[in-house]
Amino acid sequence: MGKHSCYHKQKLRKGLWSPEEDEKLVKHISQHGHGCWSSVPKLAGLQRCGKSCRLRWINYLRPDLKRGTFSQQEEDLIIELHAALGNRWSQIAARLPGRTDNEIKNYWNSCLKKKLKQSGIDPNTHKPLCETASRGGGDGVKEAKNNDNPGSGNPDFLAPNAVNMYAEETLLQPQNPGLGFGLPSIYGGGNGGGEFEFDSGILQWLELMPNKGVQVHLDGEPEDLKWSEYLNGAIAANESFQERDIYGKELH
DNA sequence: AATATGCCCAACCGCGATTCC
DNA sequence: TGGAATCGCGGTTGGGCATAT
Repeated sequence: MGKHSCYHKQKLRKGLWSPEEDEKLVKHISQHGHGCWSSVPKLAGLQRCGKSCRLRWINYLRPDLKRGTFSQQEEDLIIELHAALGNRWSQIAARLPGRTDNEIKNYWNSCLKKKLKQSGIDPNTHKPLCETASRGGGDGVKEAKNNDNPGSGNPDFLAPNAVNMYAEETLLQPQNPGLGFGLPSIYGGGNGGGEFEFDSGILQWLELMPNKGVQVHLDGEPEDLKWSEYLNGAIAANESFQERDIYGKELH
C-alpha cells in the first residue's frame, strides 16, 4: 500500500502542540529558517516529525498570519474563488493574505457551504440546488472528487437564473492591460447570459473580482448588488427559494 | 445540573509531484 | 535514469467547546 506515515517511524508526539513546543519551533525557525523540514524537529529539540512541524508553522505560528474571523470581503472572495477554482484551497489561500488553506477549507466546510445551501445554491457546483437535485446530485466532499468542481473545466457549468456576475468595466482599464478576453460571467444565465468561460488568464481575471457584484432583475429592472448582499438576501428568502427567487418574486 | 448532540478547527493521513542523489 | 526522500495538497478525523434537551 502507500507510504507509511512518518508518525510510525519512532516514538513521536502527536496531537495538540504545547506552548513549549511552539516556542521551540518558533525560536528555531526565526534563528535558522526551516531549511529541510525533516531535520527541523531534531535541530529544534522536538519529538515531532518534520511534517507536523511544517504544518504547525504554516497554519499557526507563521508571523504573517491574520487570524480572527473572516471579513465580509474575504468571505465574498472565497465564494468567488471557489466558484472559479473549486477545492484548490492553496490557490484560494494565495489570494487571501494572512489566511491558510486549512483555515479557508475549514471555514468553507463549516460555514460557507451551509450559507450557500441556505441560499439555495449548491456549494459544489454553485448552481441552484433545484437544478443539481434534479440530476441526482447530492451533498458531500465525495462529489467534489467526481470532477464536479466548477472551474475545473466543466462545460456544463451554468448559472442561477436572474443572477449575473459582472465586472465593472472600469476595472478592465489601465491597471489591467493585456486582458484579451471579455467580461467574465461566473453566473451567466438570465437573458442568455454567458457560459462559464475563461482561459489561462484565470488568475489575472480573478484580480478583478473584489469589486464585482451580482445583478438581479426585479420587475424587469436590473439591480446591482454586492455578492454578500445577494447571499444575505437569499438566505432571508430561503424558505421559498424553490418557488420564488431570492426576493420573493415568483419564478416562471 | 447532567447528559446528549452538534459544531468548529487543529492536526493527521495518504498520495501525487517534485527534488535530490 | 531511476529510486528514495521530501514537499505540498486536499480530505478526513477527533477533541473540546457550545448549545439543546
